[in-house]
Amino acid sequence: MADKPNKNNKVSLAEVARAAGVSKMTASRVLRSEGGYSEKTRVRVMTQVDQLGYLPNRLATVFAGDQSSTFIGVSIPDLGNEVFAQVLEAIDRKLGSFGHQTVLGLTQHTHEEEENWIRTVLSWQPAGLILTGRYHSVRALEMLRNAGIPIVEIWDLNSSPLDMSVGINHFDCGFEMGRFLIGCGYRSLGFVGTSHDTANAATARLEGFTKAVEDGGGQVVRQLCLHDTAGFYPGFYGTEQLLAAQRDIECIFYQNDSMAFGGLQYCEQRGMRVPEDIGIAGWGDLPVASVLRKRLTSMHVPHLKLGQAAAELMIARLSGEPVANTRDIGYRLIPGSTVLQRR
Amino acid sequence: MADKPNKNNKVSLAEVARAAGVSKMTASRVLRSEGGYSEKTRVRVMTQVDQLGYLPNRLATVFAGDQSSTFIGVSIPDLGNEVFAQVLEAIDRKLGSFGHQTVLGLTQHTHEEEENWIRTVLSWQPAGLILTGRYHSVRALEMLRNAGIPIVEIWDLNSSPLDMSVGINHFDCGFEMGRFLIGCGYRSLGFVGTSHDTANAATARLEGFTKAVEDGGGQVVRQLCLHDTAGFYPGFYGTEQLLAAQRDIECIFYQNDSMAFGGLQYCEQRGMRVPEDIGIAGWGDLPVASVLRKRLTSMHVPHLKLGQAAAELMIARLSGEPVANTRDIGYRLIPGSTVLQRR
DNA sequence: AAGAAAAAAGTTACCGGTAACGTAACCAGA
DNA sequence: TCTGGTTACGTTACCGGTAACTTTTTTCTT
Repeated sequence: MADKPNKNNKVSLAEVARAAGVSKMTASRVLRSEGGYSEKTRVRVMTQVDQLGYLPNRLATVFAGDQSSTFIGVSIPDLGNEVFAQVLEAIDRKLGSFGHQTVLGLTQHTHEEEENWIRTVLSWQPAGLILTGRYHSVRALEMLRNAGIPIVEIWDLNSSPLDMSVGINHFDCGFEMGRFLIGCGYRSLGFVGTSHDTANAATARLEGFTKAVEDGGGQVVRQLCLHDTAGFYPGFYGTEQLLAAQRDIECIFYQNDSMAFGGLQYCEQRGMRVPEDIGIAGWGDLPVASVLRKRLTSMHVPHLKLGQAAAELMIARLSGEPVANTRDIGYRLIPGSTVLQRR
Repeated sequence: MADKPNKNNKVSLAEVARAAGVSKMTASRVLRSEGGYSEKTRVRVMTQVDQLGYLPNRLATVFAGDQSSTFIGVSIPDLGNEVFAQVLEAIDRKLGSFGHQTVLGLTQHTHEEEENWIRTVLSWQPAGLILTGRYHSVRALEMLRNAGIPIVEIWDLNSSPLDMSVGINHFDCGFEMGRFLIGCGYRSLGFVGTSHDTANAATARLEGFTKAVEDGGGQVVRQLCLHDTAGFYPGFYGTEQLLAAQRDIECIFYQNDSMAFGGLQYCEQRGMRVPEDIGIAGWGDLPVASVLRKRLTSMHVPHLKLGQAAAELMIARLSGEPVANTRDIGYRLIPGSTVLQRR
């Protein structure tokens, strides 16, 4: 009934100080190990801290001083796509080990969601932001520029970033895959993905891929962009749709390995042999590929390294170290055995 | 050079007010649409808000009033396990739609990490917490009880929760699978998982499973708990290890479908027919199962519903609605065709 | 046109910490 | 004994909003 120290019924520094018979300031100094107090005082204060179960209110600290918070806002399109889940995990682990907290934002691949999330998260005075993608709405850009905090754009390498950028060039990456498949002798190719946005890494990959194929005298005869997440089942039914519309496709390039595996399953269940009857190429070198009998033709991208690098860049910038503002984490083609070397 | 309004170079409400020629309080009222101002004033204030790019400082708002923040701390073991990624996604979507922000904590399945994270996140005065699992360290429990905020424990249904609980009874769930496999005629069973913690839902599943098997006159002849994430490849090499140690296993129960798929691949690549030579049962009804030729024997658990329910319970509690403190989201056996009905 | 009620403001104090500065107590050295 | 320096504290003001209260202005009534 009584015993409610303050409105939130939370113990404040003032109460600890009173109980210990010192001033707020002395208690504050003890808690921050700032020095300027006797051992006897330190013990008295810490005893009360334990006894009362005092937990500092970081809101007040940040609010009071001009120090920034330890929040880092991290926006991710969705977690149904295994790639982004991995990246988020790597980011949070690294940030956490440096005493930072991740404030998550799932943007569902829309700039509108991203803008709303940015507005909200900025009002919490984060120390920095990590955003997926290089394209943002006009109002988002304005807020980001005014925020005056470090910003790392990940995934899609941006040579002239808002602040910092970590990722790869998706156009080049798609181009390399296209050239490889042309080199294998394929001329009539298909694509199955889920991006319905022109300003997007997956789209850049498709564009690079298409360029390479056309440069090599081939053609991307059909491309399918589903309104779904880039997972196993969309790969499966996407392949069905693609082949129903266009029977003469020799090889399909997928947005990622999960979709490619779905496609592989579809083909094999319909009695098509891979790679003899149709070639399959994925992207991302995802975990599912590690247990397949055939090595899936894919593109290895170091996702964990990407997340770590983004977090490291953020932390370095926050601690005032000079940092490069872009970092290309690279990729590597995995020739695999789900395509045929026809020549 | 000049033009830096305050230390953070952020526009404050006071500056907006000054620019609009009104008091801070009037500007505050306009921004909260509280009423008590004229249309002319409203326009003047909002014009300055737009012009100066004012973003409110929510830290100050929360700090000032006794209203709580809109942060919800969400702890998740890891994102390598697809199940948890799905749950997190569902939670964040739902919370976001009600204007709340997710502060993420990846505990790596350890109580120590969880405790540290709880301490930190509580210092940010969250409105509530959503924690995975029903077991917490002693000091964590103390902090949680003192926090005075809503807490939802998810995943492992806790009949006497700290506050609220959403999930399923994993022991019963494991038991049902055990009984089913006994009913199929299997007597010599194996288990492959990754949990190295006795206080854990996966362990409870294994215990329920073992109980049912033994009740039915069978035996779990070998169980393997890897120090790894519950993904595809651990399922693959875990199966290899299990079968190397114990050749006479008739059927393997896996911690989840990802691992089961890895095991399925191993068996088929070694020339074993599933289910003729060996039975395979997974858990969770994960996406990978949707593209396989054979329906994987598994247990469907509505993960998205779990996350949504947790978020809904939290929001209902925060808005003062009376809510049930436990919610069983249920599960459903999928007989599948990767086990043999021997009788 | 005077007075009362309603509307539209402004003032003050406060949330929980911390920076900056002030002061008392103690000790050393000349 | 006095000065000067150090150590160990205490005081005050402030961060950016908002609740609660007060004052001014407008509107309406008779």
